[in-house]
Order: sequence, then C-alpha cells, then structure tokens
Amino acid sequence: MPKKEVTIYEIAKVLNISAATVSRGLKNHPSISKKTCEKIQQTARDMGYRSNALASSLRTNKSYTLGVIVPRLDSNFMSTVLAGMEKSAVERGYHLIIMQSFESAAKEIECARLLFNHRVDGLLVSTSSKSKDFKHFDPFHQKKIPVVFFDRAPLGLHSFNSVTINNKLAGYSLTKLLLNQGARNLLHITGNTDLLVYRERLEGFKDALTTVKIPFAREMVWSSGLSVEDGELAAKKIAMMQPLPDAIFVSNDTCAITITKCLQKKGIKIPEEILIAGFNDDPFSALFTPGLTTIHYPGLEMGLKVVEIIIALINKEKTSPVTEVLDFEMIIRESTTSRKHNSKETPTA
Amino acid sequence: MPKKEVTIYEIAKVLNISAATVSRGLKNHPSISKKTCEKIQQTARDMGYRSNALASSLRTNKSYTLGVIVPRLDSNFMSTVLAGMEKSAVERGYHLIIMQSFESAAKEIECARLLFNHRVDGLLVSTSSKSKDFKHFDPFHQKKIPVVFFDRAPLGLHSFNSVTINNKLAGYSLTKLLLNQGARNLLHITGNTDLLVYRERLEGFKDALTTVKIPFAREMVWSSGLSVEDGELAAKKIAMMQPLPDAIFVSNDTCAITITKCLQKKGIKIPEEILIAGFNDDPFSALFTPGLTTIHYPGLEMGLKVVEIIIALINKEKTSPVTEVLDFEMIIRESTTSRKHNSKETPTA
DNA sequence: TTGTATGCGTTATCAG
DNA sequence: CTGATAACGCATACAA
Repeated sequence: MPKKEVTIYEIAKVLNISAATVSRGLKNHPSISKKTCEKIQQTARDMGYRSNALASSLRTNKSYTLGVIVPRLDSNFMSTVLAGMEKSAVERGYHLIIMQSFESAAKEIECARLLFNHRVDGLLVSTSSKSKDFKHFDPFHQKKIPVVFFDRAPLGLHSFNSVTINNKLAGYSLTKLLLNQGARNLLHITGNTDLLVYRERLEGFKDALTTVKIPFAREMVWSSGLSVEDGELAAKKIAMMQPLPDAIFVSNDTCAITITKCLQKKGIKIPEEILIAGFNDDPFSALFTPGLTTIHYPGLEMGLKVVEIIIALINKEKTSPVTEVLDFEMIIRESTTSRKHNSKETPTA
Repeated sequence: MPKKEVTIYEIAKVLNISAATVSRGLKNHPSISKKTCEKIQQTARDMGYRSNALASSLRTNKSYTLGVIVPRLDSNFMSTVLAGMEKSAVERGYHLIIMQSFESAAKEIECARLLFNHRVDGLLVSTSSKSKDFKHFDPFHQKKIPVVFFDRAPLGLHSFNSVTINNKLAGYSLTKLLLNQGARNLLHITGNTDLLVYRERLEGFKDALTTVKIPFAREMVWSSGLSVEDGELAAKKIAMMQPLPDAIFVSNDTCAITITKCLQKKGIKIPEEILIAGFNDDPFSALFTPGLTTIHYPGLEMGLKVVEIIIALINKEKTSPVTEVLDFEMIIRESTTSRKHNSKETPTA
C-alpha cells in the first residue's frame, strides 16, 4: 500500500525544526548553517523523501520544462535534433515534453494548448506544413513565454525567434555544383513549397540558374512528399522524359537515393547520364554507391543551439527576436563529380 | 506585462457562483446543469482562462505524464518506437517526458529520479547497457507507479513488466537461414552481450548451430558497438581471415551494410563469397544492393503497445507482471539467397 | 444542483 | 540564522 508521502513537514517534525527551514536546507539556501543543511539532507535521505516538483512549480511558476512540437519525430533528421535538445536541456536543469503534430494544423494547436496548460517555461516548434497562421502561440507571447522555431520557421511580419540554416544558399550551392559539372537541363524535386525551408531552396535553385542564364520554368520543379514511395513515382516519370534531365536536385537523401536506385534499375547510368544531389546527409547516405552529394544538415547543433537560446530568453539574458542561422556543409561525393568540367567555382556556406 | 493569471475564482466571481461549481462545470461534471456548464465554459473562454495542469495534478495525484528513458533517441529504431508511444499516449490523454541515459547507469538513475519527482504516472524504460541493478526503480514500485521495460528489459528475479520481441527465435531463424544456404563457417557480430537482447540473439545463433552439429566456439562471436566505425574495423579484420567466413550475422543493419560495402571494396563478392544478414530492417536497408536480409523490428507497434499496457496498468485494468512478446518478421533479400541449397526449412516467427 | 471548507507540497514574505 | 503564515490553483468530502 502506498505509504503516505514524505513531505518537508515530516522531516521538520522529526528534526524539531520548521518546514521552512527544511525547504531552505534542502536547496542549500545561503542563510542556513552548514550543519543544519547537512542534518536536513541526511534525514531527508533516510526518510526516503522525494521533492514534489509539481508543488514547487505551482508555487514558483517555474516548471523547468520545455515543450517541443514537431511534425513527426521518427525521421533521422528530427531525432538528431531532439537528441541535441534533450542533452542541452538536461545539462541546464530542464527537460522536454515532446509532441507530434503529424503535419496537421489542428493537432499543432492542440499540442500548443496542452503544453501551455502544463506551464512549460518555453516552447520549441518546427511547424506543420499545414499551419497557415500562428495565433495558437499568442497565449505564449502574452505570458512572455519564449517560443523559438527551428528548421521550419514561419515567415512572419512579427519577427519570431528562430534557428535555421541558410536554405537558399544551400539550394544555390548545390545547384551551382550541378551546373559546374555541365548540367543544363535540371530538375528540382522538393517538398511542400508552402514551407519556407523548401521555398528558399527553390529560390537558391532559381538564382543559380540565373547565373548561367537558364530561364526558369515551372516544369523544372516537382513538389513531392519526398518519401520512398514518392521517389519511386518520380523515377518512373523521369525515366519517360524526352530528353532525360541531366541533373536532379532532390530535397532529401531518402528520396534522392530511391530515385537513383530506380533509375539505375531502368538502365540509366548514374552519374554518367544524370547527376543527382540530395539534402540532409543522413548517416546511411555515405554508404551508397554511387556516393550521394548532399548538404550536411547540422541537426545536433541545431538542437543544442535552440535550447541554449530559449533558456537565455527564459532567463532574460537575451531579448526577442533571436534569428540564428547555422552553418551547413556541402558533402561532395561521386554522383556529381564524374564529369570533368569547369569546377573553378566551389560554393560553400 | 503578464496579466494576473485567470483562475476558476475569477470566473466564479464574474458569474456570482462558487469556484467549486466552476471547477465542475469546466469538466462537464454530471451534477451540474447543462446550462450552467455552458455559461461557465463560455465565460472561461471569454476571459482567456487556461487550466493549470500543475495545480490539478498536485491535487489529484495524476499527472497524465509518462516518463520515458532510452539510451539515446537518435536511432532509427528508437525514434520509431517513440513516435508510436507519443501517438498512443496522446490518443489516451497522456503525454511524454523523454530522457536519454546515453548508456550510462548514473544518468539512468538521474533520469529516474527526476521523473519520479515530477510525478509521472508511469515509466517506460529501455535500459542502458551499463545498468547492472535496478534499485533506482524501487521508489516507483513502492508507490505502485507502473514501470514497463521495452526492447531492453532486465533479466530479473522480480518479474518486471516488459514488451520485447523474441530475440532468441530471431537469432535462430536468421542463422538457420544462413545454414540452409550452405554456410558452415559462421561469424556473429553483435552488441554488448550484457544486454539480454544481444545475449538472446546469441543463444539463437548457438541453437541453430547445434541443429547442424557445428560446435560453438567463442571466436565465432565478436562483440561490437555496431556503429559504422565498428563495421569498418570489423571488415578489416574479416578481410584478413584465413579462410574467410562464409556467412555473417550482424546484429544491426547499419553495421551489416557497412561491412558489406567495405568487403566489396576489398574485392570480396557479397553474397557469393560471404552471406550477410542484418537486424532491424531500417528503412534504408531496402535500398541497398545487394539487398540485405534482416529482421523487421516492429518499432512502431512496440511503442503503441507499451503505452497501451502501461495505461492499463495505471488504470488497474491489468496487474503486473505483463510480459508481451511481439511478432517479428524475417525479411529475406538477395544477400543470403544467391546460393541454391537445401532451403527446405524456412524458419519464421 | 450548488456552496463551504480544506488540503495537495512547496516556497515567499515577513517577523523575530 | 530560523519560524509562522499565507499563498500557488484546483478538486473533493461534506453540507445544504
């Protein structure tokens, strides 16, 4: 049977002191004598005392909890970010409540509500692709609870806090590399361009085309879910194109590799006939032949950084808006380096 | 400036009713008239009221929070499990605090302490490889807070709740498949055999050997971290073996594929010279050539199931111990099917 | 159907 | 340095 909860009152009673003193002694409050502190902590241990974080939070209005909302947590990229967050949070005495929006605006709103009611000290969000407005974060703003967006940040009038990479430059660099390898008939397969991340990569793609005076055409861009299935579908369509594109910039590695494999099965030589570039540098990408040229997305650093920032905001060591843009790295592997061409220009971050 | 918190008292004052009525009305308590309920909820909305989950939890001793401790969350397998957990939890009105032990016993203890203090209603654990005793979960048992282990469960005298797959059978089946393909000089590269998951796969490996009267030898088993780096190292050692093994059962896909790639680079033909099998069926495994034979680890189902179970335990719809063993599936791909041999026996789960 | 009174376990304020 | 007391916001036993 669950024994009665041991509280600071029980400890106080045993030691013949007040609960207030126990409370202070437990956290080494400076105004308590060293001796009393130790005595308190010793008996606390002996009695099997466990502090009640809920009660403490209620009283102090500090939960040391960060809410996290992500579209889904089971991607290599996202779980890496979350791993960084968790590490960074724990090091600073915080912990995480992680929720998934499943790309649904309604679910994202529900998550925000729950986390708000649970009195998180800060909120970290990568928005769902369906979220068009961000009113559900207003309660946080009203209560001055920091909200920091990462990876997927809204393009706002109000300046939001955010941690991102320079997607435009990344898209530009990758495209430029393809062009430098001699490609002139490019295809860009990307995600939902309602999302800033993908729109910016597309901007970069266009900018790169401009530098070699290739006029942009809508047919050059395919929107896709970027899954394995989407990749298979895309490959089918590509194989039937007349003429074949000579280079494809795909917005994630999974899809890029799927397309590579499918095209190879149809007898198309990669990279000889078609250059392919991906995005993310998922760990397994390095294991493929031909190697996949890609952008290393610094997920771990992003996780570490975003927590660092939100805790600085919580402690008012910084003031909004914070817009951090992380460095990325281009990973150049053989699938875009077979053709010897003018690679004098090597764009990097 | 953060306006004063709107509480049930403010609402009560506005409506000239008691706080108790408001409290009840807010959650549609049956003994409150429909009309009053609606009036209360309407003014609550109007006043921008948000319930304080902390206060509620303190009062009711129910936090609707599940604690989760995992070695690390950034593996494909683990993030899939977590995704399932989160989904299942939210559907049942719960949410997750996720923490990483980083394979450290000390950190695991720290996580358990924190989650205990935060009054989680239940705890889900995949143990660190260093955890030798499980005393840090005693406080939970004393307070009758359910603890359910998943994937990595302790081998205990006390019968713990657990959700696992039949690792022994999986190891047996995979090994048997290799033997049926004609392999007689086998190697098993696995993780830390202090962990039951790996020890059981090893048991299965041994059992399979017995069926064809191959005496087991310690040299057949290599313990490893199963990372890409570990795979590269292993491949180097393998390539120098005289004679080469004719089949390798590796305990995860990442390492299996790394080894495959490395051996291929050294001119060894896979699967013609060496059959290779992995474990987990990570999504990218399907994309490789040669295809990797592996065990599909049902991560999503495991996540769903373990939450279902712990909530049943919380609600006392079940009583400890619950030991659920999930079905797995063998995924047979070309890397172990090139040799035509006596495959009359096709072991499955 | 509603109200009254009290406590969940902690910490902040003020007084000593 | 220590103690008494009053909150924090909610929910429940009991009374009406």
